[in-house]
Parts: sequence; structure tokens; C-alpha cells
Amino acid sequence: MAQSDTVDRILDAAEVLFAERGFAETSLRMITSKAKVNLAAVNYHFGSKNELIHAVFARFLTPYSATLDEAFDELEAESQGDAPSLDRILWALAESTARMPQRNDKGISIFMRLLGLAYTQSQGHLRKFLEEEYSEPFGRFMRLLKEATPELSAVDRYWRIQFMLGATAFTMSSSDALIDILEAKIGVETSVQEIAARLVPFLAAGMKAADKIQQPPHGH
Amino acid sequence: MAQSDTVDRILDAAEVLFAERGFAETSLRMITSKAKVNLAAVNYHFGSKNELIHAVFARFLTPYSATLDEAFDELEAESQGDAPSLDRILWALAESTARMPQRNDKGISIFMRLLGLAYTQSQGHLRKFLEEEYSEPFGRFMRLLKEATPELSAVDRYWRIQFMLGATAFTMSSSDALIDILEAKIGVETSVQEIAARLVPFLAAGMKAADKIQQPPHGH
DNA sequence: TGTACATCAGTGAACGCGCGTTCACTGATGTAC
DNA sequence: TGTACATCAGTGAACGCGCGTTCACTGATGTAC
Repeated sequence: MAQSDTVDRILDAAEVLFAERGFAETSLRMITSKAKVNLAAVNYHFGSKNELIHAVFARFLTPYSATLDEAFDELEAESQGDAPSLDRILWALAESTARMPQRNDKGISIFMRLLGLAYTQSQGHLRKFLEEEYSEPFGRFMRLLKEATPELSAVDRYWRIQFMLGATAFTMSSSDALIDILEAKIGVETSVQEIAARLVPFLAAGMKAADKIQQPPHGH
Repeated sequence: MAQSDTVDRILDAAEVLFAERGFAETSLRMITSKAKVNLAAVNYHFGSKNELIHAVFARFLTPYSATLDEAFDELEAESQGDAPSLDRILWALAESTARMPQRNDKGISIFMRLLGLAYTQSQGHLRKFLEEEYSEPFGRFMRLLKEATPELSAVDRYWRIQFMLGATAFTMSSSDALIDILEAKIGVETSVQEIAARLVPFLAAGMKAADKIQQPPHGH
């Protein structure tokens, strides 16, 4: 047996099960039995369940953050000193995500689902780990957004960014279920890339919306 | 002791703890000790933990769905046969939500957080319960949205509604944390109502965005 | 009005179960001399 | 080349713990006659 093929087997199984069921709802026994590996091997190789969760994220986030960094470099090179436009920033993000090297065809939706879970199920330890390890590309994305929307106040920009993150995290983390529902309803098949292509103009329009409006009058 | 004050004590405690920590992460022992009630009382009054979760939702969703129904009636009465506009529909929703009778000042954010959790943590049994009990007002909202956006194809409308739900559920379910972060950052205090007032134009602009665009050209 | 019984809210203690983690151990491989 | 020892991946079984649920029970209140 090659040196520590076990580690990858555990990561592969954990990634899929976490994406399907969430972190708390996935037990080490499920993971080790799917990976065909001894129960104690998780603690032997990773130390604890929490550190296994971190390792699962590190395995896909480290190359992803490098890919993003390159995409942002390219974006800034192209615009030659001007601030890249909002649409270009969002497209660069969507493209980098779609172009991520996948281990298999389910890769991208597992990846999206894990990102969504990280945001919604965050259990303290995970949020802390992600902030410590990946604040740099996230901060760069925020800086680009700021430069692309100089007309927005800091408060408006803050909330609108949250709305964008919410729409994205939520849709992408349920993408499989939403795709199935749509197929059952209208018989249309959809890829994750198509969802992204619909999401980008929605988000861009939201970010550029006219300033906060007053409630329209209504009689009662 | 008044007849079954215990039931309300359990519901009050469960509502707060579920909103703070999620369903799986809240044990019956936490709930009964916060409610100052015997552990076995939950199973005595509700039958099981899952049925307690249903009861928590029923207690706020039943009046909420009645409020929504009235707001939609009013909306249709005002527009006298025309389809109510998208902005009016979203405002009616935001207003009804804000006007919901609250048990205390934390009420609205607990309520939002529970709605968000229902959507993101849904554990099968809860999703099924909500679909069976509250499909009517949800379906009516969907019908209004459809009439307000006749220019959209069914597929476009489907995805854009998901984006709206995502932005709303996500932002509202983390509203407390997001408000705190903003105050730490810029020193601005925000109410849930103000978030809703910012969310409505964002969503409306996203729904009305120009059709799915092609990826802009870029050189490499 | 008084007694017997039924109903009901609530209780205390225990149940079995699945969990993450630990521990003593095995066997293969590498290293020193 | 041969022997002794160290390192390392992996194992099988058990650990204690917190969980949701159950059960036999209590005591107060309501109802029938």
C-alpha cells in the first residue's frame, strides 16, 4: 500500500458526506466506513474531527485562493490602472470557480455546497480557521468591489455585499436540490455554470440599484 | 399553577435556543433547564423533539400567514384588477413581517433567524411539515410575483426568486451578527427594519435586471 | 354533602444508543553499526 | 551482510458522555352517584 493513501480516502469520503449532510450530522463512523478505513485512523492522521473539517476545506480552498489571486491579477492588468468594473469582477469570480480543477463531475457542486455550509453552519472553530487562513483573497475581493462601486456609501455597500453573498451561498449550497426541483417542474436541465451565468446579472443589478427608496404610499 | 403554563415556558425557551444554536445543536436538557421545567415534560406535552420544533414554528407561522394573507388582500384591493407591482409586493411582505406582533424586542430577529434556519438546516421532517401546513400563503406570494414579472421566462423567474429568497433568508438569519460587525467597523447602529428597507430595492433591481448576458470578452 | 374513581400535569430515574476519543498493540519499513 | 533498534501507519476494542425517550409513579382536580 502506497504511503498514506488512507489520508486521501478519508478526505474524499468526508468531503462528500459533509456536503450531503452537514458537519454535525456526519459521524466519523460514516466517514471511515465509506472510506473503508479504520475508525481510529481519523484521529491518528488528523487529531480530531474538527481538524479533519479544516483539512477538507484546506484541500480545496488553498488552490482556489491561488486561482482567484491570478484571476484578480489578470483583471487589474487588463484594466491598466482603472478600477475593474463590477460586472468584470463578478465574472472573474464565476469563471475562476467554474475553472477550478475538479476531482470528478460532482466536484463543483460539492465545492459550492461546502462553501455555503461554511457560511451558514459555521461552528466557531471553522469560521475562525477560515478567517485566519483565507482572509487575504477575501479582502482583495472586497477591495475590488469597493473600487468598482464608488457611488455607494460604506453602509450601503456593506449591506449589498451581504445580500450578494447570501444569494450566492444560499443558491449554490442548495444547487443540486434546486436543479432537481426545476427539472421536475418544467423539465429543464441546468448546470451549475448556468446558474452562475444567471446569478451574475442579478447581483450586478442589485448592487447598482437606485439608492434606498422610501416606502411607496398606500391607502388604509 | 395555571393550566399548562409549562407548554409556553418550553416553547419560549426552545424558540430562543433554536434561534441561537440551531436544532440539532440544542438538546432537550438545555431547553428544559432554561424553561425551569422537567426533562420529561417535553415528551409529555409534545411527543418528541421533532414535534416540539413543529410547534415552535406553528406558533409564529400561523399568525404570520394570516397577516400575510390580509396584506395580499389589501394589495389586490388597491390595485383594482391590475397586477400589483413588484415593489409593492416586496414592500407589503417587508411591512407585514415588521408589523408582526412580537412577544419582546428580540422577537423579530428570532423570527427571521428561525425562518432562515428552516430554509438552510431543513431536516426533512421540518421541510415536509412546513410544506403541508403553509403552502397556501407561499403559493399566493409566488403567483403575485409571477403576475408582476410577465416579461421573465419561467426559468429566469424561478432562479431569480431563489436568489431573492437566498439573499433574504441568509441576511435575515444572520442579522444580529451582521449588525454587530457593522457597528464594530463603522460605528453605525442598524435595525432589522432598516435592513429590510435596503433589501427591497436590491431585490427589485435584481428581479428586473436585463436578460442573462454573455460573458464580456477578455484577452488572454 | 360525601365518597369513589378517572383524568391529567408533572416528576425522577433509568434506558439503550451512537458519539468522538483513547489506548495498548501489531507489523512493516528504515537506519545505525 | 547481519542484527538491533526506532519509526511509523494502521488496528480492534473499549472508554465515558450526552443524547432522546420511556416508565412507573405522585398529587391535584374534576365528575358521577
